[in-house]
Amino acid sequence: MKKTVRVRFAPSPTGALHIGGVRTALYNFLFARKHGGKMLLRIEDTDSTRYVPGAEQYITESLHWLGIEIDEGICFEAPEGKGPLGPYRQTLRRDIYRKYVKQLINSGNAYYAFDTPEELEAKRKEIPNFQYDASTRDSMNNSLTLSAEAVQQKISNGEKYVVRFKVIPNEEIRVQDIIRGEVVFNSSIMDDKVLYKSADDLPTYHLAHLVDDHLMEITHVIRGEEWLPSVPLHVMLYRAFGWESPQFAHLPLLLKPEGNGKLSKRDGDRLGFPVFPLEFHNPIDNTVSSGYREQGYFPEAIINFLALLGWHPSDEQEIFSKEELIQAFSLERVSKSGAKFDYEKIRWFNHHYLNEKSDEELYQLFRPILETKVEKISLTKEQILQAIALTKSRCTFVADLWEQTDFFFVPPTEYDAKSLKKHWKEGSHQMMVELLEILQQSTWESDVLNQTVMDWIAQKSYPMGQVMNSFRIALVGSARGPHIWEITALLGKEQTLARLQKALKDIAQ
RNA sequence: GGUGCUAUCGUCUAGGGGUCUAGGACAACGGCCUCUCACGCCGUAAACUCGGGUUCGAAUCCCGAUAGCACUACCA
Repeated sequence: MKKTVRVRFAPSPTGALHIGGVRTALYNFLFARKHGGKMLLRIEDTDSTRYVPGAEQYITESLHWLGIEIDEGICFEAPEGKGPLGPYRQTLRRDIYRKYVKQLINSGNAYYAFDTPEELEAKRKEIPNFQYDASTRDSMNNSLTLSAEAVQQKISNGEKYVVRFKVIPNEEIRVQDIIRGEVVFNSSIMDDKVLYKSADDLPTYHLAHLVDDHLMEITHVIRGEEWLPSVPLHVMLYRAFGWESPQFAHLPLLLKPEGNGKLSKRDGDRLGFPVFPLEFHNPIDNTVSSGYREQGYFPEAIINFLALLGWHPSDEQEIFSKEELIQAFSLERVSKSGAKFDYEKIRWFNHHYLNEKSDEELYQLFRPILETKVEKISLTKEQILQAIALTKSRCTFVADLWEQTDFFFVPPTEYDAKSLKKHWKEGSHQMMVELLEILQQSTWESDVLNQTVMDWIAQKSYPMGQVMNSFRIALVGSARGPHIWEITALLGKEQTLARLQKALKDIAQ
């Protein structure tokens, strides 16, 4: 029988969740759902020096907002974790790690090392490519070179030590990666990695994540490519424990939009787009990082965009709902090469999803923005819905609705010089005087208005562009906006005439 | 330096020996629509890193070079 798929996303609470991390979480989630498996979230907080308060809540809130659902472990709904294989926060699992480290030492796969960080640093300075491994460990200060009594003595004296993995040199380590195929390493390139740190009495990532993955019955490890070089170590550790190794899939990295290298926080600041899902206030360095949510991006847009950054189904579909993504997703179709982060495209997705929303939904999102712009909203909800329907196709963000509809709420106080120069020409004033009279006498149905005005223009042989644009400038303040009779319909007769009269007074003839 | 990974339009990608005069999307540009600005629609331009092999035939398979990236901590 096939084992139930169980995958995990295991971030460190060292700051805001990077967009690359979001994609890793997404792929894990899609894979889990696709195979009817479970998605876990585990907090890897074994680096006490880099811990940032609030980061963990930030992570769970981000995933929750994006719709990446967690079945087991730490999540938005269960901050302390849910599920039978917890705890899901590594600092709560100290005793578990101690037990397994002990097991490794007893089986001869690991050893105590007493070399201080200063001694190691000196060694690295002295010997250019120094590596703590089979070729050097015999000359170091560890339980392999010391007598059992000496080791015991040091430990009971409270001397600081780390536990290192004893790498067997010159072994060929073959790993089958779902995305990359077979990858071969020679064990001699690995150093005797520290498994247990003396500094904070906690295991390192290598030991902790592996013990947890095993205990939490993880079947597939889907993570960033930066972990590929340490896979042989992990394979050797699984062997040392006598455990079956999960399947690996190493995802390509997210690269800077321009130039080279991994996408970093600074790129976002520099190029003006967020690299974090939510705004984050870092209490350690008091910095604020902007977030996609606050900038007006929709979760659907981010998910759709991220899914296609490094993965693609075989057909030419671009727009995917979450359900469609789950349906179509497969690790085999994840590309091998890194992807530059194209922030123009995520804007396009946002525009698309904005236009898929109903006017009512957009109204709910727009209303709070509107309230910050005008003291008293002069339009009814029905009218605002109309204004939204008229202009949403031009918007990428909900906030753009204001720039597109502002003139409905606030009459123009000044008139755009460029528009005036182009359209308010010789005769405009006189034409508007005549138009005002016609409008005053007309009923207010758009087709009637249109017909009446068109007849008048034809009869007088006026240039239509000049008439309509001069009129538009009087109502809007510049040459922009929806169709003119849509504007007059929304403004109403009284307001339209008032604006036209004001323009006749304010604009020089 | 060492080890590993990667290499198709500016960007994300399709392609997996002949159907490739290389497809789609974003961006760019042009046109249409039109009272304006947009949206939309239509179109244009734009790529197989290089060199060797294998083969009747290579973007596709192999080797090498080059380039990019990652890792090389008592960080994850």
